[in-house]
Amino acid sequence: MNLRFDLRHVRAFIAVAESLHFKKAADSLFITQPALSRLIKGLEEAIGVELLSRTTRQVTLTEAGRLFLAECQDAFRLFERGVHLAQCASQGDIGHISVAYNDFSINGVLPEILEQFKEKHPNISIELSHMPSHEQHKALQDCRIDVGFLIGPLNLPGIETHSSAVERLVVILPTRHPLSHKKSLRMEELKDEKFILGAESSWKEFRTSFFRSCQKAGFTPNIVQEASTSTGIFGLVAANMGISIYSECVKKFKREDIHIIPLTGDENQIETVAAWNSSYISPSFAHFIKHLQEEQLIV
Amino acid sequence: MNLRFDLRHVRAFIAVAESLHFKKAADSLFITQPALSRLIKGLEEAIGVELLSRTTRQVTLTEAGRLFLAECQDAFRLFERGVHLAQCASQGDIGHISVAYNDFSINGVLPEILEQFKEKHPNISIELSHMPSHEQHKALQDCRIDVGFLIGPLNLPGIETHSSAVERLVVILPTRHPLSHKKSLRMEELKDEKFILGAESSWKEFRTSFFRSCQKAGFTPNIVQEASTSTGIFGLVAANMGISIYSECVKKFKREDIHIIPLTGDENQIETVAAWNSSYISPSFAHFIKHLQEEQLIV
DNA sequence: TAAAAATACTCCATAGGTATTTTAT
DNA sequence: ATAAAATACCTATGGAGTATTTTTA
Repeated sequence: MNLRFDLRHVRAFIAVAESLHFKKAADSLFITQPALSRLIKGLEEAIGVELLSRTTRQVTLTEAGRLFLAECQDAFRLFERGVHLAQCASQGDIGHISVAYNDFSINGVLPEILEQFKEKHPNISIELSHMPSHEQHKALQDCRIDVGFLIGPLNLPGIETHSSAVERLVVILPTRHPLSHKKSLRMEELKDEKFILGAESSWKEFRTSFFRSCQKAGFTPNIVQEASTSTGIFGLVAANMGISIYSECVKKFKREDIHIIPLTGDENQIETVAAWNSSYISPSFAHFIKHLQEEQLIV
Repeated sequence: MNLRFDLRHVRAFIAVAESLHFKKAADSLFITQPALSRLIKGLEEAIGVELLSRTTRQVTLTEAGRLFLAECQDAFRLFERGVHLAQCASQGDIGHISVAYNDFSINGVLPEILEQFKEKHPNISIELSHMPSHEQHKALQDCRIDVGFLIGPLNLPGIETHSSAVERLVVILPTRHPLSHKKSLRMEELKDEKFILGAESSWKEFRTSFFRSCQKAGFTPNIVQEASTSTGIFGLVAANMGISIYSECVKKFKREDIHIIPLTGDENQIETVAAWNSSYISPSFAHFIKHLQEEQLIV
């Protein structure tokens, strides 16, 4: 159906319906009475129905007018709500952000960050997706995600990064392993060990970082097994297939069958950064950045 | 809140939101692309929010735009519904009629009339009010009711009447009354009886009619009791206080303690008429009249 | 460089104002 | 007679068209 009238007409009709007096309604609309008469006439012609029955002495709503009025009032309310929602959304108070995480961040700082943010901005929905660091690089550049929590440091054009956490690397050993009683370990002590490592497809960045550390310690690691997931790695270690290196965030997991021992040395740390594409920052995401800054969750 | 935009703007916005292309949307609205650009700009300025983010290569809805769009579409649907309802109402298909009845009509023809009409026009609500005939006269003249079912004949200026039913008068006697075994009675046979009659305030028309019948039969009735309601009359008869005269519609009530015997004679009949003020006939009431005529419920 | 949106400028349609008429009580 | 809505007529605003510029992928 094509509505052949305008809000101007509807406003006029509502005004007359409320006062049942053309002059008073005209005054309330800040127009003259003849202009109002024409508006009502125009509306009635547009919908082909008499809405107000009027003599020079009294104006009354027809049954059609009564029914139409109710719908008009509801429609106006919807428009007002629409304006309000749009204004909220433009302030970022209503909206949506897309967050990508890697295994370290989801076991580290991220859960608390998200929980606090959700509390502060309940009307911003958060879409979470697991993504290894190197996939996040592409997603950030394509603006498929608002922010990524991934392994740093990172230097990509157009991508802004802030350090979120620096965690020590730890050695994961089976309980029966000869080194498992140590308080701490140096990388050099591991040169003859068999290593279990995350697979290239999902752990590219971590492997690069790990190989660099080994190189500094003067050896090339002997990789005997690969696993695609963190729990896979832990399982293989527990099965005595070898040892592994992980971030200290793993300490949250209590397992009887593995020991976790920190690696000493300034270089044996892994940084988690928050990264986003600076070319487009949605209002809702701006709130997220503000949250990170205010709560000093990034440096 | 004062909406500083018009349906023109909303129509334009919905069109662009649907095609995400200004030129195509402009074509669909039968306006030019610059005009459309200005409409969207005007709308955005009116609500102070960017609804569409546009480069020369692509147009997308902002979060604010998405939210606003949904409300606008709903609002449009309400307007369309409003127009539809108003048009139905103007045809009388939606509406309201006010019907007055007296005791005879509500126990006679009226229930079936109303039931059939309700089925044919489910969206016309019927307001029923009990009103003695002489009150209906005033209500009809003041247009407080659309139609009255009352005692005829009737001759009031501006009031149109049609005969709805002609019913024989009956005598109501207590079971033990000496005349209660008769198959029929003539008015003359009742000249020495004690009569129970409806009170003047509610039974004015019927009393007038009754006194005229008695006069024709050559006697003045001996009124020993008055009752204001039909059930009151029946009760007093059953209590052996006297006899009464009623319309034959009373035959519907089966009571052990009273006998109902028809009165012979052409003049001992009572007419029920449907009457309405011809100066204003609402669309819904026009349907009611049409129903009465089509179903031959009035002559 | 090409496609698409924004801007500049012009014109006319029409919304609204003023003056007056009509109508109903 | 009077209050109130409708009508007649006029003016000016602003909405829409044409031509052009700007923008970005």
